[in-house]
Order: sequence, then structure tokens, then C-alpha cells
Amino acid sequence: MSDFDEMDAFEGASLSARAMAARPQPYLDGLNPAQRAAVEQMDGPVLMLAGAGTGKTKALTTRIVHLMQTGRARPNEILAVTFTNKAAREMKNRVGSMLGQHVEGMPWLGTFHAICVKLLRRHAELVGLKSNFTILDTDDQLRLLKQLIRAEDIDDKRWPARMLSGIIDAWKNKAITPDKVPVADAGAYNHLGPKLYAAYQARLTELNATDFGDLLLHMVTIFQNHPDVLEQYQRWFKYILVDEYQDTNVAQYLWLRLLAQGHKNICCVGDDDQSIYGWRGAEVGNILRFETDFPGAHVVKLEQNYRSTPHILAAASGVIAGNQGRLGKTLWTERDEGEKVRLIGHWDGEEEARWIGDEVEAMQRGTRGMEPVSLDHMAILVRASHQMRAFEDRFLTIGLPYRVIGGPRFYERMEIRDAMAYFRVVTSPDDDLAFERIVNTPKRGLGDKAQQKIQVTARQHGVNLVDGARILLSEGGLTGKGAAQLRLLIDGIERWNSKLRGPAMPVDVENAVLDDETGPVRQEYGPPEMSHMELAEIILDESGYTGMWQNDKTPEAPGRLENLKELVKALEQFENLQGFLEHVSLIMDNESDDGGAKVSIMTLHAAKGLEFPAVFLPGWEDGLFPSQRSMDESGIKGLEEERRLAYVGITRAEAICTISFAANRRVFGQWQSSMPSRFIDELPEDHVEVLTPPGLYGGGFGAAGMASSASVREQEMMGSNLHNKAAEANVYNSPGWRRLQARAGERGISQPAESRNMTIDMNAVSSFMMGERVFHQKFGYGAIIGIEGDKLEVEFEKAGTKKVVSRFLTGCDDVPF
DNA sequence: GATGCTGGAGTAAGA
DNA sequence: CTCCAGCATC
Repeated sequence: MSDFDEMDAFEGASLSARAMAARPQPYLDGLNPAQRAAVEQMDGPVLMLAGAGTGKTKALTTRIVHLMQTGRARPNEILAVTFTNKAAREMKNRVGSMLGQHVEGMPWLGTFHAICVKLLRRHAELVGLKSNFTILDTDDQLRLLKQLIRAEDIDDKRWPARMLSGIIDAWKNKAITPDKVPVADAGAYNHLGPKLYAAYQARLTELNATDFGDLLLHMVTIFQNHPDVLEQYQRWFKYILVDEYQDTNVAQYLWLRLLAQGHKNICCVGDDDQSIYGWRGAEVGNILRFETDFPGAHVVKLEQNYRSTPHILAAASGVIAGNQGRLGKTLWTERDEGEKVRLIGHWDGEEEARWIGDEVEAMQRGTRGMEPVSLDHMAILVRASHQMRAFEDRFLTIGLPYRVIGGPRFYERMEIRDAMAYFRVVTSPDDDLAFERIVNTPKRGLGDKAQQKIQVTARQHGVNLVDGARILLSEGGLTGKGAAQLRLLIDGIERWNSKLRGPAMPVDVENAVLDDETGPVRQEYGPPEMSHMELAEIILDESGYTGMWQNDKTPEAPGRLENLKELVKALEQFENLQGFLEHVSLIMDNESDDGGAKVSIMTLHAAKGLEFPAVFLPGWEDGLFPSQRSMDESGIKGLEEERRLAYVGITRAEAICTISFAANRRVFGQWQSSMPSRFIDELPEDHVEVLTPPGLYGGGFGAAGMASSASVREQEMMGSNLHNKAAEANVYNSPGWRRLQARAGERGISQPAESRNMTIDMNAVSSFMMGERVFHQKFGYGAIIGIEGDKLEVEFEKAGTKKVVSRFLTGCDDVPF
């Protein structure tokens, strides 16, 4: 970047901008040359190809700061999009701390969805919505689809609603509106896909609602059909930045391209090697095509890695080299060599879990002269979530603290969605789906029949369900307990709704409040009588919802009440209920940690963007990883995405990366043996150390000959017969492997596992007595009330009565916790 | 209207 | 094997 360019920019710039530009730029000092280039190349399209661990967030945030400090753009003229709220939050924080002062926030830094909501609220009428539209979650979406499917009289066994929702989502990801469904897709969902899609969209409009896909789709439609609107934003957004560009789908791409055609200052950051979301519509093609899409683009490659050791990088590079059509990067590092990637094979999945558990504990203590590693710094990354169970079981048994990342999100939990449905009904009584959700929760004696009556009445009068219910009651169409309960609910909704606002005030144009963006706003109501938190509590209490869980005796109930409390607490950060509903997903990442150090368990997908000193990658077996389904459905493309997943996994590790596989695994209750993953063959031998599995003497899995036939296999092994070809692949000719095979013969394939800790198990069984006080890692303290072999029935103080395998229990006198 | 049983399905996950 | 959803029963 030359000084001339900056001078040019000054010519037309305001005094204040020039004053800003005169500031020193210490924030540039910490950048390496590539990062610096990516920051200083401000004009025109820029593709920042940022390999794993190369400091892309640093470059991205510095670029934002630089744009502001040089006076190129004010904070509100910069559009910066991310995929996750977490990424958006981090970027916001880093920009803030880099500036070291209060910047008036960046209103256009956020996720695609958050930004689109903001835009769509302003222009909703252009797609037939009102600006207070609601956003349906997946659950609502499915219920709505089911209603439509039922109307078509379709066998929803053969044609599940999930399938239809998947099809519609895919269309929306490609920015296909109902009138533009391609002929090739006409047969989708028993030839009714297109019709139902249209019906679904129509119904959404009636409900004044959108789903997540609509947020983008509607904005693309608006931009395409209303050039004046588009132009306004093209002018406004002087600079555009996009994080994780390789994850964008067609709709997002179109949206960005339309906006970028104004100033053409778009900077996309991404890594084609980390594109792992093809199955939800991401198009790697977007990043591969960047230079064609945006002529004159500058491409900057960030290749210096600050995270991992050379061995780890080499292993990752070796694997990813198997993919075709990459943009191509070579990661390098100044770090010391460190340990080779460790590879170990196990007899079965349980042994794998046991070994990893031991290894985690060893590392925690500090082993082989190495510094102890905190549990917080270790992670187990699996391909499929069901793999987690083996680890949870094992860690529970040995009392190793762990956390599972990426379980059901807080706001997806039943009680949270129920509570929010109450808030939705109160804030917008038109929200029929929310009403359906809560009308009989808690139980009010309003079953299918009663609910149908409400539906019919509402439809006859052309009103929403709340009003429909009111009319039904006044007509006496409902009797008995149900009627009384419904009355209470309806009155409640009306009462709560009235408390949203303060008393009505005479409209007084003189006293109009001025809003910078939208002009004078008439203030029609005084301040509310109570805070929205109080109101929320009142709604939950008076509706009987809190009471429902207080009376619930299942072990989950206390937790749910706890969650509700958290929900109300979270309201504090918002001005009102409506604001909260809009942003609820933004603050609700599930994090309730008791603070102790824990080893993390998560899927490879959830691990993207994270890093850990020590990483375990279990389950590297063909069929599991790479996933058979992925290969069956998407062929070579699927396999390449799996390979990128392997790359993502390895590059999460800073110092120690341990890959493992098991010869046998229980799949849906059946024992199944499988081959080590083909990706193992692709690991460069020089950077791998093969460990000896416990119970096997000798050299283990002879790494010799690894990384040989990978590409040959790739072409011929897409089918499911791959396991027949065991002999050709190196690893399996090793003495260690043959020994494993021999052992398989001895024990009979029907029931592997068992044996090893048998003595311990026997002790455990015999050591428990009726009435004994015991402790369980998950359920807490309790007393034994039944014994059946090694399965014990325990009455837990908090968790109720449960059957538990004896080895998950400890006697309280023996082991202090 | 709640409870219990049967049968079918079973990648990954964001807003 | 395990978790749902949908259905039949009390």
C-alpha cells in the first residue's frame, strides 16, 4: 500500500477523518508481512487465504481497526459478517480492545442472519411481511409443515416432514424461491415438494413469520427486485468483510455480491481446506472462484502457523494433499519440532476409550518428563456424536471430569422454548404457533378436540387463535374444566399484554421523540409499570408453568427450573421482551461451568476454530471416518470433505496429537469390525510414531509402508466392499495387526471386550450391599435398594431411583469425593 | 387425556 | 442398543 493511495483518500475526506488518519498505527507492529499486506490492501476485492492457526482473526480485526484509523470508513459503514455469534462477539471484543477506547459499536458487525434480520425489519413490506415478523425455530417449522402435509393426505411415514424441511432448506440455501424451483427438482417429495414449498411460504406470510432460511432469501429477493433499496446499501457499506468465506452458500454469496458491487471493497477470509459444511449448503466453489467473481482481486496467503509443531503440520499437510482442486497453501512454523503425531490401534472401542482415559490422566500428572497438562487443554474430537458415549461412560467410571461441547443449545431446550412461546404470545398475540405450543402446557385439559374447536372458530372468524378461543368461550362452545382453564389463560394473556406498555398517553406531536434513523416517533404510552423481568416472572408463575416443573418429580425438573431462572436473568441485558426474543439466540450459548478443569469432548465440526495443546482423534476407521454415508451420498466430493475434516482435526492440536482406531466396534448393538481409516495411510510416515497397544508386545503396527496406496484405493473403494481388500494395505500386514486378528479368533468375534478389567468388576459387584450409601458421578449420592448381578438399583437423593452398572458406583466410605 | 408399548431409524449443525 | 414418534389402551 503506497502513501499515494492514502493521500488520494484524503482529498475528499472530512477534517475529522484526516485527523483520525494522522494517528500512529502501533497496531500494525505485531503483524507478519502477509498479515500486514492483508490489512493494508484496502482497495478492491481481497481474498485472504488463511490456513489453520495463521492468525486470521488478528488480521481481520486489525483490518477493521485500520479502516477506521485511516479514516476510510466510519464504524457504521463497515459490514462485517460471520457465521456464528461467537465469532462475531470475539471480533467485536478484539476490535474494541485494539482501539483501547470506546468506539460507538459497529452496528453491521454480526452473523449473516442477525444482519439480515435488521435489514428485513426495515423493508419487510417489500416481501409482504410486517416489520414485527417472528422467526420460527426448527420445531415450529416442522409443526407447520406437518399441518400442510396432512392437508395433502400424504403418508408421512414414507414422506417424513423432516425430509420436506430438508428439501426446502436446500432450495433456500440456493436462493430458489417457490416460483423458481428447477424442473429437475419437480419430483422432489413425491412430486409435491414444489407445491408444498409454495404453500409453506404462503402460510408463513399469513403468520407474519419467517424461518431462518427466509432471512437471507427475502433480502436477496428485495435486493434483486428493488434496485433503489440495493443501491442505498451499496453506497452505505464502504467496506465489506466476510469471515469463513468457504462456508458460504449460494444465497449468502449472491447477497454479498450484490452488496459488493457498490464500492467493490470486499475482503473475504477463508480456507478452502477447512470447508466442512457442504452438507448444509456451503459451496467450496465460492472461494475457489473468488478471483473470477471479483476481477482484479488481490490474493493474500497467510501461511505462517503459530499454533502447531512442524510434525503436526506435516501430518495435516500430508493428508490434505490427497484432495484435488485446492487453492494450495503450505503451512510453516518457527516452532520446535516437538513430538510426532502418535498413532495407536485398539482391539475395540471400549479399549480405545479406556486407553485415552488413562492417557489423559497420565498427561494431567505429567509423563515422560513432560510438563503436566491441564484437563482444560485436552480435547477428544469425534466424527459422530454417538462416539461420545463410550468416553462419557469411561470418564464417569474413573471420575475424570469432562465437558461435552455442542450438546443441545440452551435455547433449544424444552422449557426455554415453552417459556419463550409464552413471551411470544404475550408480545404478539398473532403468533398462532406459539399459542399452540403453550395452550395445553401445563396441562389444562385442552386436548386435540378442544384445540381443534379453537382452530375452527378462529378460521371462521378470520382471527388469530387467542381471539378464536375468546369467541369460542363466549359462544359457550367449550364446557367444564377445560373451558375454565382456557378462560384463565386467555385473560392472563390479555392482562400480561397490557402490562407490556405503560398507560396510554395523549398523542402530542410537540413532545415527539426524535430518532436519528427513522425520524419523529410518537410516544403513545408512558413507561411500563414493571420491568420486563418482573413481567416475565409473573407470566411464568401465573400461567402455572413454573408450578408444573415444581410439581414434576423427574430428575431433570430442578435443572429446568434452574434454566428458567437463568432465562429471566438473561432478560436483564435487554430493554424489553421483544428485544430479548429477537436476540435470544445471541446470548444463549450453553455455558454453565462449575469452573473446574475438564477435558473437552466434541465433534470435529464443533472443534473448528478451536485449539488445544493435546488432541485425541479416536475412531479413525473406514466407514466411520471417512463416514460411509458421506461417501455414498456425495462420492468423491464427500470423501474430500471428510478429508478436510481430518485436516481440521489434526490442525486443532498444538503439541500432541494422538490418532487412534479400533478393530471392533458396537454399531447399533451389533459387533462390527472395520479397517483403519484410509486417512491413516495418508499420514506421512516420518511424522508419525506408532504406539504399542496395551497387551501387545513387539513393535506394534509397523508404520513401514504407510502412505502408499492411498490414491489407488480412493478410486476403487467408494463402495461398501472395501473391507475385502484388507491384505493390500500395509498396516494390516504388520505383526501387530496379525496378532490382533489372531486374538479375534481366540475370543470369538461375538463378544469381544470384557475380560480386561474383570477382576475389578468382580470386586465391585461383591463389595456392595443392600442399603449401602454410594456415590455416582452423574447422579450424586444415594442408597442401594436392589441388586441384580452387576446392575444395582439405587435411590439417589437428587436424581430419583435408577438402575446403574455397579462399576459406576463408589462406596462412600472408601473413596472420598 | 395420560401412560405404556411397538416399530423404525440411526452424520455433522448454524441462525 | 437406544431414542423417538405414533398409536392403542385404560
